[in-house]
Amino acid sequence: MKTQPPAPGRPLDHPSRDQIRLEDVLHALADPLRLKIVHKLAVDCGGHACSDFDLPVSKSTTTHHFRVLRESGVIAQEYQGTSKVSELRREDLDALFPGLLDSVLAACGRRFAAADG
Amino acid sequence: MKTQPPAPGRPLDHPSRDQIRLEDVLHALADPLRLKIVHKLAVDCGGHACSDFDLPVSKSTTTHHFRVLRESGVIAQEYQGTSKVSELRREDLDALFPGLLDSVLAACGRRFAAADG
DNA sequence: AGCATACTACGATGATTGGCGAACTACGAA
DNA sequence: TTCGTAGTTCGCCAATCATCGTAGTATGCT
Repeated sequence: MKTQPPAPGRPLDHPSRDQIRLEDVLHALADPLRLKIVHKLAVDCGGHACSDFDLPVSKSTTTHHFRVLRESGVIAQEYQGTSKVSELRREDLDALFPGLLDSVLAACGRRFAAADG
Repeated sequence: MKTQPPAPGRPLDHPSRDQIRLEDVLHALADPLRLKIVHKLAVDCGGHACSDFDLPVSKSTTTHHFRVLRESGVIAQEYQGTSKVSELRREDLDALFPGLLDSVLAACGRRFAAADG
């Protein structure tokens, strides 16, 4: 029994632009691991599967962090085959909080400078 | 016997500029109450005693939030008589994370627009 | 169909957080 | 010295968080 939904794979709920709250975004960014994910999504732009990231935690923890990022509105995710591709919601974030993402990325760019790819 | 130190009252430890970490700052800002405090310190600049803020929590909780802000490097505090005066560490934050504070303040400025003084 | 890959869901757990009240300290005024 | 104001410290509690492992689902390949 198939329901053939519009997007490939199961649907994922994202907050709409006006549902994104500053505190949630700040909270999502206030974690080294998530900061690392966001940084990679920013510098190495385009979509990335969760498994593209070399995170020092288990798969279930990885899922958790990606969900926090998605539910706060920082990233958008979409299923593509067996993987789930994530990308930064740059436009939305820049529209809502101009300069925020840039300043955070600049700051963590200095920290992650040569640490990862 | 006075030693007339630069700062009156008991000493309070603050992180030095290079000890301030992005995650800590983001975490400190990721709370509505603390955001409100920071916003007031920004728009109504100069120092403010903790009791200057009309916070819907108890004194001990207030102490807690101010400590989080101070220990993360977002504010500086100094005793003046019986009260403790807080102010934003604008210079340090702007130097470390250019644009971060401005973007956060701009965003919460919209939210607190007419809500408080 | 069978199997591998990629991610999810579900507890469980230990740490942190945000909140409180009560008792305490520091300072300034009476 | 006594009192009031301002803030601190200390449990304590409920909620959230980051983490895990195990079991499960969806997809794609053979």
